[in-house]
Amino acid sequence: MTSTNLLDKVLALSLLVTADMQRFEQEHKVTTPRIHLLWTLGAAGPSTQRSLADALEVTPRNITGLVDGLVTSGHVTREPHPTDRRATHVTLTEVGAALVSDLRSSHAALAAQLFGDLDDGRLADFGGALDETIARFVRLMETGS
Amino acid sequence: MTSTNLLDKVLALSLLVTADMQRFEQEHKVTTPRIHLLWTLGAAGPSTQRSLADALEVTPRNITGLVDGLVTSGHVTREPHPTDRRATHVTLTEVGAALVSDLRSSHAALAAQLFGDLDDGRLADFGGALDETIARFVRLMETGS
DNA sequence: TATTGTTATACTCTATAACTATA
DNA sequence: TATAGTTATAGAGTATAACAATA
Repeated sequence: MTSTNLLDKVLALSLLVTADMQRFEQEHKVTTPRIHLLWTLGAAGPSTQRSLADALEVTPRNITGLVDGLVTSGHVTREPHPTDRRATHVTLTEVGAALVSDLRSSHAALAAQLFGDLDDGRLADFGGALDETIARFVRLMETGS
Repeated sequence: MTSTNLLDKVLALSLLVTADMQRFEQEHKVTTPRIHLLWTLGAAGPSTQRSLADALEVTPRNITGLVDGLVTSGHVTREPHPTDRRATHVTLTEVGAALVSDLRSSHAALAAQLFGDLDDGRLADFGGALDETIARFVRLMETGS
């Protein structure tokens, strides 16, 4: 067992997580960037496109396109901003809110299926290993080593 | 520490891994799908576009586009297939082979920076935790539970 | 002057369908 | 008849730059 083996395991796990996300997206016929926008909206409430651009780290132009698509699919609406007539309030519809709710349930169900049978000690062991790996990654990416 | 907390940690780690990949791609001005193709080519040697389509799980049409881009950027060439005149042998150039080699080095360097200081016991602990998480994921995705 | 969001333009990834050349 | 790869067409995500309306 080498450090490279360990990194390969991390990558393998990352691929599995991604694959599981894609399953949800295909079932609900929504793309990854749009899910990301809906999720952000679910956490923050009605938001300007500018604030969504900052949150998703994409350009405002890109948000225009994502919101266009989500308006067409019935997940969000553009409402007038209460105080700033330049801005719009992107708002979840019932359909959009239901999808976010589904996403939360699905996440909790996956967690229960994966780890629900573990006792507290095992949970703590796994969590500790992941915490330390995450901390190492963050340190490396922030400081360069 | 709940099962949902643990899944959140897995997701957080997955995001960090992805972010690190993107750093490499931006440095080398190559996109994720093209890196994937180059990596496959590095492992398999000169390949037909058909076999690349199977390996990357995309359509043959898509491979045409990726190879077009990589020919333009000088990372691969299209060579005649030795025995089948319908097919082409996509082949790494020196530049392409150097990039794959960089990717391997970068991967090993990241592993060393992240985990190089761990003793065998810690490596085994981390690996065991990841192995079990991976095994649970795989079982879940294959059998539905 | 600065900010919000849009139109204009362009590139990449992705897909399906129809077609050519070859097997 | 089947296979390898292309052209044709389309949609989604991404970016920069120029612009209109509003602050």
